[in-house]
Amino acid sequence: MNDAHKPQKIRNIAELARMAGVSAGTVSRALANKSLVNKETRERIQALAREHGFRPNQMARRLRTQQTGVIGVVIPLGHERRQHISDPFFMTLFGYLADELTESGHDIMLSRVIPGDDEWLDRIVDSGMLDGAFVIGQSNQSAVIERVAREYRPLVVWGSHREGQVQCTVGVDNAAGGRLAAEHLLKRGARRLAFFGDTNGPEIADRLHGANSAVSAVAGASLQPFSTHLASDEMADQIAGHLDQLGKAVDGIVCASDIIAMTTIRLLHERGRSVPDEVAVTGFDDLPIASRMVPQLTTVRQDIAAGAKAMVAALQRRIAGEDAPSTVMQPELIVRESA
Amino acid sequence: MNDAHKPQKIRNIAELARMAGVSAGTVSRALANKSLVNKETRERIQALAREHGFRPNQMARRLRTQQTGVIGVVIPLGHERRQHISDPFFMTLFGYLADELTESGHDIMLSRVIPGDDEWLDRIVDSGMLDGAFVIGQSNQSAVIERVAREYRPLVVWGSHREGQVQCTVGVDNAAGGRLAAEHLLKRGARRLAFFGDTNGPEIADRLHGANSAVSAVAGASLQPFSTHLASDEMADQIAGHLDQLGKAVDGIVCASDIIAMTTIRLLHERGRSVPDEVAVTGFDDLPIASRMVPQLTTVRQDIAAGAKAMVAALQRRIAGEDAPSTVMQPELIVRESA
DNA sequence: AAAAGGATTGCAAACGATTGTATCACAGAT
DNA sequence: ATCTGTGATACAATCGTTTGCAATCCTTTT
Repeated sequence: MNDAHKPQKIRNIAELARMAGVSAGTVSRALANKSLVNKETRERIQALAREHGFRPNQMARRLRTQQTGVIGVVIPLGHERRQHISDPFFMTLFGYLADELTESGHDIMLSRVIPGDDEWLDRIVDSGMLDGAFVIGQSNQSAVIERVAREYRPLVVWGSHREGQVQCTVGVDNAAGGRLAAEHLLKRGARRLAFFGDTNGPEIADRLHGANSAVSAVAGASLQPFSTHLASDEMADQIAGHLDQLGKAVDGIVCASDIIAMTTIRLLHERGRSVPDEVAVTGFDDLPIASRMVPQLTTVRQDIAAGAKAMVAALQRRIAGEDAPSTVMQPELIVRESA
Repeated sequence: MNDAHKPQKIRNIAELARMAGVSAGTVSRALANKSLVNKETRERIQALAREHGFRPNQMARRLRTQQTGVIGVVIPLGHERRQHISDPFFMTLFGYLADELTESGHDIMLSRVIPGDDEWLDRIVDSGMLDGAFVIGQSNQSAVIERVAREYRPLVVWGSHREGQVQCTVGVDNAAGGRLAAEHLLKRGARRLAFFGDTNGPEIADRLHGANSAVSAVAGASLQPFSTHLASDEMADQIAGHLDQLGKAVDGIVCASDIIAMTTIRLLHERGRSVPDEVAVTGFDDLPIASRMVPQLTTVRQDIAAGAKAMVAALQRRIAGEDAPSTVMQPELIVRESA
């Protein structure tokens, strides 16, 4: 590293200004490519900046302009403590959100969430770091979200829409989705159904509710719910427990997510029970993996990409001060091999 | 909303100070819970702040203190344009990183990456918004990363370590991993091997290289590489093309990722070829799904959780100004059902 | 009673940009 | 020769904190 040309580091606009023999304001305008400053000086300054690898400090810029270009993404942990954030569904939705936001020139911040605290969302929203925020999944925190949404406009939530709620949600009609899955199993002839999922949050509760409504319309059909966590470590053990408890007393399983369905199918396989012949299994989400596994998963599709698009569109309108209503998307049953 | 008690919004520390009858400095110290200010006033101010839902502006605080508490995470898109960011491996690693960083009180920013531009990393690193940054995957951008790493210390990269490189990488020994996979297939009796993966980046190139070295040690064995993109849409078609081209002329496939392996297995299944009896298939990564699919995937394990831990540890040392060397983890062959 | 010392608090200077307004030079018009 | 208009730049206020230093008050010691 004996580079004689090595340009010294420039720390701020003022230094660059001194170097260029102009004032700081001029440099600022030059770097912003404002036509106010003479084309020649403008280019001279830009060249100088490039040469020294100088880029204006974003923190200062954002403080001054009062806008950050950053969108927060929050995943409430709620009851589930660990591992939640690596959940494939969240990560997939997050990925699409990231793609969309990146497209529109925003940065994304995944914020620290301290569980067991009622102010987690306030803290994020009032941090002064964000132009707006997404909440992915309501978990059991609907009340907190609702309270914050009353005051803070640029907030969009992935989850269930309930009558009269203030928060702007984007999500699928979970009850309809649950109904679709159960109806399909019933149509195949299944009568002794089980539901695997954690019904503490409104979304999965709605799915169970929908499934129940389908089952109760058919004489002689029953549906037994089993609480099943999302966290991957415990999930397999829990499901194994459920299956052993059920034995042969089940011929159809409505799973609250593709991940649960995937694990369930594998465990059934290990127990020598064939899918879908002896037990039919449905998933929920239609993650990319659903179509890649063997047997391919019959599942209720949420169009995650479209959901992400809708969330970003709604947020942008809300940032601009307009109003944006909730979006309820219709789920679609994708029939493949597992049911 | 006819709340007479409705506390008016406080915009900044000065307003709160006026309200409390003290100076701004005192409020600042009180909110930071500094013992310098009298316990009573401190609590009075804190109560006042809580009541009005006031929280100091982070942008200003960060500008003043010159530290952000934010770590950037960058995924270079390199050649692949779309969808890359939702890739399950990146998302899984990202999830673990997020867990780790959250644990240590940092926020995470996923930054905008404009492909086809040599300054993407400079822009992120010089933005003045970050205390440090991760790059996930080198793609074909090793040169850019290397250049930046020379100047910018708090940078840690997930990827391959090469002799004499400046950048601090954390990653698995990819050549060893490729060798493990190929050796296992050979030991099972396979002789006509194929490799599915995109070798433009150093990581997958190393995997192919390792596999090659194993194959060339066995007389009568051959390995044919096929370029296979990671982007999920095209991948299936590409692989289908490869399989049709190969026909029966293959009895073992080394896949560069679990996702590729998963898709390959499904497509083999569709073509009526049994796995592992007719064709044995290995994956790479050992994502959570690898153990949940049918057949369970034989794969080369990268300990992603440990990798994330190592990355965070290295970054923290570098932020503190110390030096931190690269970490090369040993891959482990996980033998399950697919090979 | 004066001085010393500790505990609190206020003052004001940063941090590094953006931007409205003032200034200046120079051209052309009167 | 003076005035006006325009293009280019300088000046200075501002965003909302944090923090070193000075100032104040109250006790306690000599």
